[in-house]
Amino acid sequence: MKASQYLISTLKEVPSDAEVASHILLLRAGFIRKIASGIYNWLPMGFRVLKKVEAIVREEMDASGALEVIMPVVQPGELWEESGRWGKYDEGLLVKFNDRHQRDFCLGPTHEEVITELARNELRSHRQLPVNLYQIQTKFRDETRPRFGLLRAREFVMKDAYSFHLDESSLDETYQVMHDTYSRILDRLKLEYRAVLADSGSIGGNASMEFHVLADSGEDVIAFSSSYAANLEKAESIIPEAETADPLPRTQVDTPGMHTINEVASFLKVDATRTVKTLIIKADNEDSGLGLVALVLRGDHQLNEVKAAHLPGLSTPITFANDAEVHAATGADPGSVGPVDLGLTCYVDHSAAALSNFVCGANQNDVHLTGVNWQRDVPAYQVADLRNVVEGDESPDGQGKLTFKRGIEVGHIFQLGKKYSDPMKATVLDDNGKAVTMMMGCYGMGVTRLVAAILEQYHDNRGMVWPTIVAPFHVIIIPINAHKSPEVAKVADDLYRKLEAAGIEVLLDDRDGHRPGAKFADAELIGIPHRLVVGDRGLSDGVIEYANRSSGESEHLPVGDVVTRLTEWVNSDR
RNA sequence: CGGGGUGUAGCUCAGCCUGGUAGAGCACUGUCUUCGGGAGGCAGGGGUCGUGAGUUCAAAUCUCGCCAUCCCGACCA
Repeated sequence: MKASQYLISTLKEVPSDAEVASHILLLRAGFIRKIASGIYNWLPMGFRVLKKVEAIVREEMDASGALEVIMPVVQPGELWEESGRWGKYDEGLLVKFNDRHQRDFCLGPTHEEVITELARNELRSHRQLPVNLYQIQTKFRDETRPRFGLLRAREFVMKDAYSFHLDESSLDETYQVMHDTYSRILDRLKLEYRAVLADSGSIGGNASMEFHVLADSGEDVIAFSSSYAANLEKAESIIPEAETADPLPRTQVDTPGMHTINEVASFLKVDATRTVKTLIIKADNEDSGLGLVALVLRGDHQLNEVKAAHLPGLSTPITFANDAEVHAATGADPGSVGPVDLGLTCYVDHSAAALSNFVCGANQNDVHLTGVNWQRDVPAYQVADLRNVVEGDESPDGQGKLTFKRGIEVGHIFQLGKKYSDPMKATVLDDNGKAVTMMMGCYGMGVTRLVAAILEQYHDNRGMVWPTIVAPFHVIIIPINAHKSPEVAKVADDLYRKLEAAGIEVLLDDRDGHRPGAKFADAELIGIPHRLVVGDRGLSDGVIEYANRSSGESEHLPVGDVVTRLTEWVNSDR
């Protein structure tokens, strides 16, 4: 490709609405342009990369035995009524509209309903199973907060696969195949990543793992030890040994103006780990004790809302009671609430439940209790895992301690079971001629998100540094003063033709009106792995200057060796 | 959806506090010089100052509403 005939839309300045590296670089290098919040155009240079990422995903999915289909972006509301998600799926995310006949439709945020409809019509016999169908499609989710460019867009490209099975063991098998396939895709993209245990969220189901590309800009925190890795929202806390200190008498103390754990702890000169905090949460119905429940955590711990949402009787998403409701239920304002004589259903985190002689609010403003003990002072309560693990916690599998890293979720695999096949009556006949509801698995991978995730790991202060396998071009040729030197023009053009003939993707920067400095800067910004500079200087010695974008190293190559060497380098790397 | 910030030329921003003929750099067009790390001169084109009200003789500037957009929190590939 000749640059003079291509669209290179680089920006010298950083667009004001971008903060993370991938977003800034995608805009500056002219890969994408925003058309509305979370909605982007892809320019030619960016589209080349997107297509390459897509191709790798497709190759590995095909190799796994999955079959590619394409489903519509627009989906009938009826199907969502059938699965029960029309009114239940996060209202904000689902964009609904009517056609001219006033029938309900939505823009597909995901395709479980459509695929299940497809499967129940096409799959009739157990002999057709298992089958794994996938597509690479544009999704639309009206995210509450699109951000970071491609990392959280509203319109994005996703690879989603759905598998159908007669029984659980078959589902397990495909689930494992998808796990391996995802690992292969991320390996080929040269990404540093982790597969972690995950909560299955609103899509539902049993087993579930996320694939995270490690990056400081990641929105998720993952907790891991040598042999365990989980999303923070899923990571289990270990159950500590109960303390066995002799119970002290329960004592009421005045704590004027002390509301936060830190204030109370330093006022009473105790460690925050000796205190307990009590959060008042709305229940999912009004008849359980004023419609509220209490969650009790050790003072230094944080509530894990995902874990809490799994408790029976709580509103989801978790909603905190407001100050007036707290006061009405406990007789005190938040900050002075505690589990003693509370009169609400009380869930206590393991770590808080292990304490003895602890400090808590007295349900009376500006008063706390010390020497509080479970059983004696709080006879009725239930113990559960409610908190976020913290760095240094024992790993739940007993192997070492947990450390944290941030990750970008690029893939998520689920075992759905019969969550959709059951309400939508997707059955096949088994070998006894009996109708059996199919088991389903579902496997998502964010393709556009992957493009950004790669950039988060592959950039430097000059711009993008693409791994060869997804680079928009493999080689860029920059002729110096070609307008003056017929020799330079001829050699550059000759190399260009020969490299193309060798199957290398070459960009020849033959743009008039751009001086060498500008071309160098563009080449580095766009992140083309190999750069050849053709100038009189080198030609007089019979060499071409070569520079590697990733290592920054350069060397002189004899003109005659260039095609062989480049072909070798590029092919060994893709 | 809660909290905060920002809307002036294609991009980055100044002007607003203290109301009085809309600016700079980059980009773009023409032209000359230049050509190994984002060149320089000359001549140009381009903005109903997000939007709607209000105050005023007069509003980019002051007031209120709305919209858009970005950032921090709850959701997801």
